[in-house]
Amino acid sequence: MERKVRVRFAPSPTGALHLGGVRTALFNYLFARHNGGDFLLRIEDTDQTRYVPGAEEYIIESLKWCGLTVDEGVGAGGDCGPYRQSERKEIYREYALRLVESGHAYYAFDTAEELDALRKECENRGETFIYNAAHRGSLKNSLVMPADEVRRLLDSQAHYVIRFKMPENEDLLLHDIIRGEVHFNSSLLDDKVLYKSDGMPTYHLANIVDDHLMRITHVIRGEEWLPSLPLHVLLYRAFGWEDTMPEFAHLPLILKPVGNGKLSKRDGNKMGFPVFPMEFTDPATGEKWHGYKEDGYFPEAFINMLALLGWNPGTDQEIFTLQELCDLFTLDRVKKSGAKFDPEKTKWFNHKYLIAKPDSELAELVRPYLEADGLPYEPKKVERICALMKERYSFVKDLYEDCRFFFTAPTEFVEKDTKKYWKEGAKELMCELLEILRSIDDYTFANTEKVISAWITEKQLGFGKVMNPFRVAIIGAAKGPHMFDVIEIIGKEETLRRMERAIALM
RNA sequence: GGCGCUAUCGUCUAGGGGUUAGGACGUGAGAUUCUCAUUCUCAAAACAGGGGUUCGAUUCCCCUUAGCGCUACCA
Repeated sequence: MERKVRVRFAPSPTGALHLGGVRTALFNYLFARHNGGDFLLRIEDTDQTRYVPGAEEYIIESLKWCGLTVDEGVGAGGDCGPYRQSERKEIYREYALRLVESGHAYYAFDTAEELDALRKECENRGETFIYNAAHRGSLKNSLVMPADEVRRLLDSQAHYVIRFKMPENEDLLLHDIIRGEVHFNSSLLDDKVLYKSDGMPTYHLANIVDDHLMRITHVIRGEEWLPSLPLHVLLYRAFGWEDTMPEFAHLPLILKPVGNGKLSKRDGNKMGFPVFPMEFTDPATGEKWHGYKEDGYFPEAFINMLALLGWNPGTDQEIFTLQELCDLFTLDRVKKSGAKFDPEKTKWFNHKYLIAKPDSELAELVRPYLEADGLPYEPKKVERICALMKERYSFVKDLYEDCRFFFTAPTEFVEKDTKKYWKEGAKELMCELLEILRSIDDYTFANTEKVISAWITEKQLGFGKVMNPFRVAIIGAAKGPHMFDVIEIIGKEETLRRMERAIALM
C-alpha cells in the first residue's frame, strides 16, 4: 500500500537557522509539494543546556519569510502532536524501556568522567575506545552487574543512561536515495546513549520514535547524519518497525566560500555576507547577525539561490518561482558532493528578481526610504525612476541612494568631477544653456533633446562639452542616466533652480 | 587515529565509453555612450594522479591523493 508522502524539518532551537538549515527545509518542502505530501515542522529541543530562547519563533518566522508553508507541526497543529520533543518526554521513556525489556538496550551507570578517562587511556596506547561489545563487558552496566544491584541503583535514583546494544560484527548494506548503497560494519559502531540521565532522550531515540509515530516516509537531512544511519536503521529493526521505515536522503553540505570546512555562522560577519535568513541577536551574548531579509534580499531570490545549491533541473534555466521548483524538484537530481557557498551569485539572483519586479511594486519598496528622508512620495515619479534605473541595481537600497538626486538637489558637488568638467568656458556655456532652458516650456525628453541638440549643433560645441558640466550642475557628480531623462523627471522649475545655484558656485 | 562520504573551469554546475567538454557567477577585452552604469560581443578558464577494463576513457573498476563529515549523556 502506498503511503502518503510525509516529510519533516526538525531543527533544534539552539540559535538562528542558518543557510544550510533553510536549504534542508526547502528540499523537504519541495519534495513534499512535488509528491502531494505533507511538510511537518518538529522542534527537537531535547538538549536543555543548548536551548536558546526565541530560536523557535525565529525558525517559524524564517520559514514564513521564505514562503515555506508548514502543513503540520509546531505552530500549525495536527493530530500527531505535540510536535515539540520536550513535551513528549513520557513517550520516549516508554519506548526506551521497551527496548530494555526486549534486550536491545541496557542501563549504564558509568560517569562521563570515567568514560573520558578510559578514552584517554586507550588513546595513549594507540587504541580506539568504543563503548560496544569490545568493552561493555568490563564497564558499569546492567549487562554485567547483578540484577539486584541494578535494581538498587535504579531505585536509589543514581544517574544512569540507557544505551543501545549494538550487535557484533554485522555487515549493513544501507540504502540512501542520493548516495546509493552505503556499507557499515556494526563492530565499529558504539552503544549510543538513547536516554540521558536528565530524563530526556537523545536525538537518535527521539528522532526514530517521532518519525515512526508521525508516519514520516522520507527523511531528508544533512550529510552530517550519514554516520548515524546504521544506528537509526538498527533502531527501526529493534522496534520492529522495519516495514514502515522511511527512506533516507542525505544532502551534501554547504561549505565556506574560502578556506576549508563547512559553512558556519561565524563566516558571515567575518566575510561580509549573511548566513541567516533574518537578523538575529544572540540573547546570551548580545552578538548580532545579519539577515538576508534586512540586507535587502528578496525571499524569492534567496530561495532560488538555495535551491540551486546542490540541485539543478538538468537544463540551463536558473530563475525559478517556488511553484516551478515544486514541479521540477526530484531527489535524483541532487548532487553528492558538497558545495562552496558563493555570496556573489546570491547578489546576481537578487538583481534578476529586482529587474523583474513591476515598477509599481518597486516604487512601493522605495517609499520607506523616501519617507525616512522626509521626502514626498509621488508614485508616478518614483515608478518612472525605477523603470529608468532598475537595470543597474541588485538592491532597492542602492537604487534609492543612487537616485536621491531625483528627489532632492545635490548638497555637494564631487570635486573630482567638477575639476574635470567645470573648466574655463564652462560657466559661460552653462549661462547660455540656462537661457535656453528658461525658454523651453515642454520638458519632455523629445523636446528638450530637439532644442538643446539644435543649439549644440548650431554652435558646433560637441555634446560632451555641454552635457558633462550640465550633468555635474544638476546631479552633483558625473554619473546617472541620460540628462534629458533627468530634467524631464525633475521638471523645469527644479532644473532652473539647480542651474542657477551651480552657476553661482562655479 | 578509526569509520563514512565526495572529486569537471577560481566558484555553482551540465554531460557522459568516441563531444570543438555546454551553461551561469565572477574576471579581462572590445562595442555603444554626454558621465556612471546597463546592455551586446568576444576572451581566458576544468575532467586530481596512477593503474586497469576497452579498439577507444574525462565517463566503468581499483589504488593513491586531496577535501568534507562523524567519532558527546549536542543535534
